[in-house]
Amino acid sequence: MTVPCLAQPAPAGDLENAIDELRARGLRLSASRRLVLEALFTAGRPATAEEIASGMYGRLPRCDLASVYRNLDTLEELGLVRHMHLGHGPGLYAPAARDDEYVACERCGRSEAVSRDVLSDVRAAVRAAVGYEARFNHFPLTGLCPSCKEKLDVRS
Amino acid sequence: MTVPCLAQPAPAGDLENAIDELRARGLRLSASRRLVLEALFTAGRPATAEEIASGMYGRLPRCDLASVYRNLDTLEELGLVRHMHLGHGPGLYAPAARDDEYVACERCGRSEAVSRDVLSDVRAAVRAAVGYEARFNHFPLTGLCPSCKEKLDVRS
DNA sequence: TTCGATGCAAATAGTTTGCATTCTA
DNA sequence: TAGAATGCAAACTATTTGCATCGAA
Repeated sequence: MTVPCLAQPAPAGDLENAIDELRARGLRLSASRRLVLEALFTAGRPATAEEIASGMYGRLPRCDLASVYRNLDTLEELGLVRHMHLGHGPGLYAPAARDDEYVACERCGRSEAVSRDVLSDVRAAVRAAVGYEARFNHFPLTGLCPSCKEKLDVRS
Repeated sequence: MTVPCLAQPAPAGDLENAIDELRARGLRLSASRRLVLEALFTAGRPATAEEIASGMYGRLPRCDLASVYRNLDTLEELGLVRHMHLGHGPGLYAPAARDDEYVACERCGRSEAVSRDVLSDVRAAVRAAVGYEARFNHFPLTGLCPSCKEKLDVRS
């Protein structure tokens, strides 16, 4: 599982805003909860629960994996965080503010983030074909990336 | 996880063809391997490994779950079977001949099979937008189904 | 009679839950 | 100081693997 490339670290104020929001809802800011937020808001890319719990490759203190999952759940309920499943492997978590969508290659496993408007014609085609409102921010749009497509010389 | 609705039991000859193919490749037809094939070719819808191992709700004898997974792998390598992931939950297996694609609703969890040509405009739009060759037979096209979309009165 | 396939048990990955303890508000 | 949140251990779901035994060709 490769990681999407478009995302960047959240603006500095976003972490503070998230903390305010948390307090406004009557929730406490514990050490591990702050850690989860810091990890997500400074990562610049979606992260796994395991990465967060193990300290983001030395950048942050480590903390318990179960607490990380519990906090991710809580923060997602508050609308501060969201998660996605890009192929097999563990779920990935990111600040909710980034509403990028994802495209993933089934063959090489790579995935990339694209901003929502890039796929508006796709959404329109889906609406016309099956009446669904397509969303690619939780599960990606899957297929063969241009390079794998070429290698396989695929039927269109 | 609801199950797609378009698929029907495979034509009667298909099971025999699969068995012939298996023998032609030098593989043996053991009791549990036959069972896996029978389960898939008569189910009329994608089935989980667990459903197959536990005897398809009484319709067939039960057999070991590990053997089922091993056989599904083998049969998939032979190109006789394929599997898909429609949302969370266990993988689903079906005869490879059915190359339907899938559309799944993120909100209500329901998924449906659609034949490949229904989504050709969608594939074209994806090609134009991101250069990928979209495929929805392993991971589904996800979004909100018409009924959930209406309930949420969603931004398009 | 061989070696492919099995059944059982144990391991694995990802995630969730129970519970006594800690610490924020 | 109440009760929210923690850390640790155990449970859980989906899947894979090791290994001695069995059975199809």
